[in-house]
Amino acid sequence: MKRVTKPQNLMKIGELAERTGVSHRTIHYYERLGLLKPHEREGAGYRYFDDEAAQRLEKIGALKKIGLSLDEIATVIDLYFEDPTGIRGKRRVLEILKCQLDETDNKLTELGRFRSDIETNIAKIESLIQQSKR
Amino acid sequence: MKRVTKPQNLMKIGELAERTGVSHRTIHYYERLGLLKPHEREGAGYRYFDDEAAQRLEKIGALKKIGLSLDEIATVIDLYFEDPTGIRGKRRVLEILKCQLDETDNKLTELGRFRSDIETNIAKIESLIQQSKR
DNA sequence: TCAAAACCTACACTTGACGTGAGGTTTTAT
DNA sequence: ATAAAACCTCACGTCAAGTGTAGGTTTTGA
Repeated sequence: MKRVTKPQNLMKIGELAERTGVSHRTIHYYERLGLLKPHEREGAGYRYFDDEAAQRLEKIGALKKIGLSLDEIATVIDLYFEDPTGIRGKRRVLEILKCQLDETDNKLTELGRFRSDIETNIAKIESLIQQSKR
Repeated sequence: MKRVTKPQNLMKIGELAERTGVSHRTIHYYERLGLLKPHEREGAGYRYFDDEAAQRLEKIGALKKIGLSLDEIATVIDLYFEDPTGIRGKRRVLEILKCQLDETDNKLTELGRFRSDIETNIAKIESLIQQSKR
């Protein structure tokens, strides 16, 4: 029988680490930076995480890969998981987002340029290799 | 009268730094990593750079912005400035380039996703601000 | 001509993003 | 009931990418 309303699939740090491939060290670190907020348990002081924590870690990884610093991630990560109705300082957040949109567009342009440079270079080198073969 | 064949517009580190906005400390650092090769002068041991050095610094900046490490940049920067005929280890370089092409495509996808997430969030927050205004 | 500005080397410090290890408590499996 | 496994905090270590500082030489411009 599954509880539909709130799964509350709580896990300890070890399981979260294994499931996400993020080391428990790193999870501790992210918590200190405010990227992750486990529900702490009274008893032993162990951290308990829900599924959202795993999703957060995934998202953090994706954002890191595209070049955001952990600090920058901290400013937007909640948008993915919190009801935006509750966000305080909406104007400020809006500004940040607009900056990020611009930056992202720049990165996209630059990355596209880089991509075609790589293709050009691959073609060049491949033809050189061909030539040297005969 | 302009010399067409070889401008050889040599400058010292200070000018290069000023022209590119990269500090002289950083230029020294990049040189140690092999990203830049000034023609050293016999006399006082001062470094002298040509215009290519400035272009290299631009390119390095662009590549950094899209998430390459200085080490990675070192493996490709010469492709932009050297005649590829002279590149040694063509096969190896080719492999690296192909990996980078894949990675770049992944980044492009991820970055596109991020971009549309930002747009969605901007729209959400904007409508919230509108609502709270009336 | 001589002091300030620019350059040199070399080493230490900083910051971001983790990792390691010690020393101790709590769970869990036998 | 007890040892191994998992957890905790705390403090130091590491690597990348620089920045800062010291102590000395060379250029340059008033």
